[in-house]
Amino acid sequence: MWIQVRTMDGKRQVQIDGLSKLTKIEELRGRVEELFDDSPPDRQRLFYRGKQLEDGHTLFDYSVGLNEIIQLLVRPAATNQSGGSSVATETASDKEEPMEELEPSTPSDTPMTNGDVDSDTGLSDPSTSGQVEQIKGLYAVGDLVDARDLRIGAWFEATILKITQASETDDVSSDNKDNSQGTVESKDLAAAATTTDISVQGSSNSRLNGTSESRLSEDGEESSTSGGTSPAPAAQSGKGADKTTSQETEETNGSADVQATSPGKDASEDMEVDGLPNGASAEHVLENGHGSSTGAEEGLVYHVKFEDYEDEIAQLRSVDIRPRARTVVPFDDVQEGMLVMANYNPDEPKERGYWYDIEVTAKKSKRTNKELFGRILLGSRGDSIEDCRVIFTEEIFKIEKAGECPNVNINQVNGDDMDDLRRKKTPECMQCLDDPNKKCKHCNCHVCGGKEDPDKQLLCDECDSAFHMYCLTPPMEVLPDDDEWYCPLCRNDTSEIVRVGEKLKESKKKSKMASAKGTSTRDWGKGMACVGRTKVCNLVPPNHFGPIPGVPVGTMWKFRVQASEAGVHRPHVSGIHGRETEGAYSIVLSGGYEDDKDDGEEFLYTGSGGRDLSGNKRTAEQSCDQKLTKMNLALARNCAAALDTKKGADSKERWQEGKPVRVLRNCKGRKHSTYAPEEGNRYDGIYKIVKYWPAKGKSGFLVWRYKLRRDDPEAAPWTKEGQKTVKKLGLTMQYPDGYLEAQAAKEKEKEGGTPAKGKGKRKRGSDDEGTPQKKKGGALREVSAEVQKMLKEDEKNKKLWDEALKAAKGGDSFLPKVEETFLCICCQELVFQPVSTECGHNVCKACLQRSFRAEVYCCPACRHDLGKGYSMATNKPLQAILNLLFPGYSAGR
DNA sequence: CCTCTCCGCAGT
DNA sequence: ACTGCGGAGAGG
Repeated sequence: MWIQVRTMDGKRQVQIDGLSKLTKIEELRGRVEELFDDSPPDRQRLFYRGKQLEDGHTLFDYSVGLNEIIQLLVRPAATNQSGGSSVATETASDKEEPMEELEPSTPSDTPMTNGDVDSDTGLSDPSTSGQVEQIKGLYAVGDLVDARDLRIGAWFEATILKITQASETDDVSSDNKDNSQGTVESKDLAAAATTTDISVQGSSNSRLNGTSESRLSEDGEESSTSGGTSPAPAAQSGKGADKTTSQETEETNGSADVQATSPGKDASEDMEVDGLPNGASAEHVLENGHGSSTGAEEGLVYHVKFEDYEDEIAQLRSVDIRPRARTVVPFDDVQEGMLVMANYNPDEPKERGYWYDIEVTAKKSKRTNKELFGRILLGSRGDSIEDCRVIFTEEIFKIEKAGECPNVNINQVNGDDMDDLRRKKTPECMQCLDDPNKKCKHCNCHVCGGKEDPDKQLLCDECDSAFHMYCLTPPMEVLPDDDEWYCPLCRNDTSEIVRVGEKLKESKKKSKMASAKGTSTRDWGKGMACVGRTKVCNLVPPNHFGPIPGVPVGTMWKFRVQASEAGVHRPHVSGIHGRETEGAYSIVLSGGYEDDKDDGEEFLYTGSGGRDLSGNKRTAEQSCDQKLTKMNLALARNCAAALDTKKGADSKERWQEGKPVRVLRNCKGRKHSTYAPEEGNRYDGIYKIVKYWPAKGKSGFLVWRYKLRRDDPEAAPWTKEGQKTVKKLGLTMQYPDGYLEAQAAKEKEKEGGTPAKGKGKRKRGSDDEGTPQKKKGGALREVSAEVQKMLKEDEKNKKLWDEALKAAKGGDSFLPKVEETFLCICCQELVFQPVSTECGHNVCKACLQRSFRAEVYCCPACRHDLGKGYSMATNKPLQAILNLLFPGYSAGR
């Protein structure tokens, strides 16, 4: 086996050959030391998939596969050799650095982003933007209000943290990051907030399910000292320390690129506030507010904290704030034309949603249910949704007008009363609908379902499930010291290596394997028999009948696994690929059954089974009758004749109507067939099943035989014409990446460094190391006019398509480039039902939904905040293109 | 050179 | 959970 070792900066990459799966990490270090300057093993830090490789383990333990990349970081030589203390610092750095360095975007990677984010807050210089000490407006700091989330237009319960005077040039945005630093009020309130019950309800993301001061304290301090309350996924602006430096970056960076990289949401909201409000709600405030104060009001910026959102502070104008709703309007009192607040869910009108303003247009009252119809008003721009049906008619609220009712201040109420003041909202848990009396393993302890002792419920950092400390086996006595905690379920699957320096967690599957049981001393992993795939064919679904686009007849691969990667014949070992219910897609002729007759255009094939494979064998003598099931049945289904599992069937003159089978010939077939290739495996085209029947094999047991006949417009490789096309397309034996290099290194090793003059096992003397490798056949380099036209329709990805087209012109193949470009960062497959984000990334809708369900509302690729109410529209033009280029790739998703 | 032995991977 | 026309290394 060989792997690639690359320095962290990507400047140097070297292939290391001759490894096996059981190669120990310390052994690898030795090899690395030979190849990289000044890299003694004790200063090497090796990373693979976010894990630091530790001595004592094997490559297999870390699941390092063929030709995969391990990253190398060489620790600088210790400057002070004062024994004990230097050891201590080293271990400390070991603990923290690796994860930081492997963050997709480290602080040092993204100075631009940091600068932009900060400038987006609009308050470029906090000290001059006038903190309002005396309350001149309609609200005071600490007032409980309803505030509009500008992104979705609904009203949420919020608290005013701070009021500032907007300077003339200031834009008000509802950016999450309130960057104006350290005003007295905001600090006090932030502190107050974390100790009252209100904020706890909102902070479901903290480690503990309920009150969480003890464990939160570090984080809490961090965010309050930096004055910012950044959202949980911290990649963008992250740790408190970054914040202080970001000021500098902003200055040096200027604002040249703000437009291009700043989150689009903010831009649009700026506009919204700038272009003075003319919507219904604005009108409402203006008309009812005290004339004198509205003028002053306009200059005020309210910094509010939404109670439902964690750590999110919005800066709003007075039009988007009003006293907390408190008056329920009885359904009978509601009249047409009234403006009230009601609960509505635009996506699922039959479910509970958010609180919107609604202009009532009609009432319907039956004996059992009462309904309200009207227009939902979404905000100051005057957007609205017509003809909405409100079903929560018991909960219609009067819209409170500032100045006409007393404001409730946070300092006047205690925790218990707060609960009464809260409106019902969408249940957090759709399983139990937040019923406190119901046990729910979904939103509460995953073991017992109990909702008690929220402060003893640990949240898993992977799946977000909660676990009572005492429900764990074994019960946990004290809170874990780590920043992260994984529940038993996730720990098994995803983090076999829990922490640097910790023992590997035994994986169940691996521990069952023979090589791990210690009963065998056999080394393995040096060859291609058991390697995993390095790529998966996404061009067509696994159950695709017929040729694979871009793979011409005559294509050759050294190993079966490559044919699998190409999608031509997917199973590693099995000779037939098919499904019992559908038919067979491909077969390999490998000479395993000696009574198979091969005449090229026609051949006989034998089914599988009937062998005793006990003792972990892969082949054996025929020892019992074969049955027409599984792959044998699949192959029979390709035949254009009624299925007969007893006597077989014959398609006769209709043979061409059967389902196509891709046929590969393996060099091992040379024993009995002159049509088999000299080396490796060759794709010979499409065949059909003419007939199939049960027969007595040479062993005396019953086998199923199949007669196949070629039916492919492409010439067979053994014909003159076929050889011409092989030459024309420049089809040569394909080897796995790095294979030839590894072989050459092996030869060298054997001969002790002397140049290879012994003929050894040279096959076709001509092609050797001197000639550079020819470029692969370019069947997919050209992009048809039809496709090009479709590309134009995908406006959101114009830039990406331009790049892909450029690559195609530059000589690279188009399709692989497209595959790479539109790989979903979450599932690592071609994006399915793609959502094209405003930050220019493409993600599967399902993947994004999964992220939102985990309450992570940002772009998985760049962490750009999309907002809780982000509407995930499928990019239909893109979907159409991908469906065309990769027919049926979405099958089974 | 051949034959035997062995076991991970990917497919149903 | 079960299956299988791989491919390398050891032994003859």
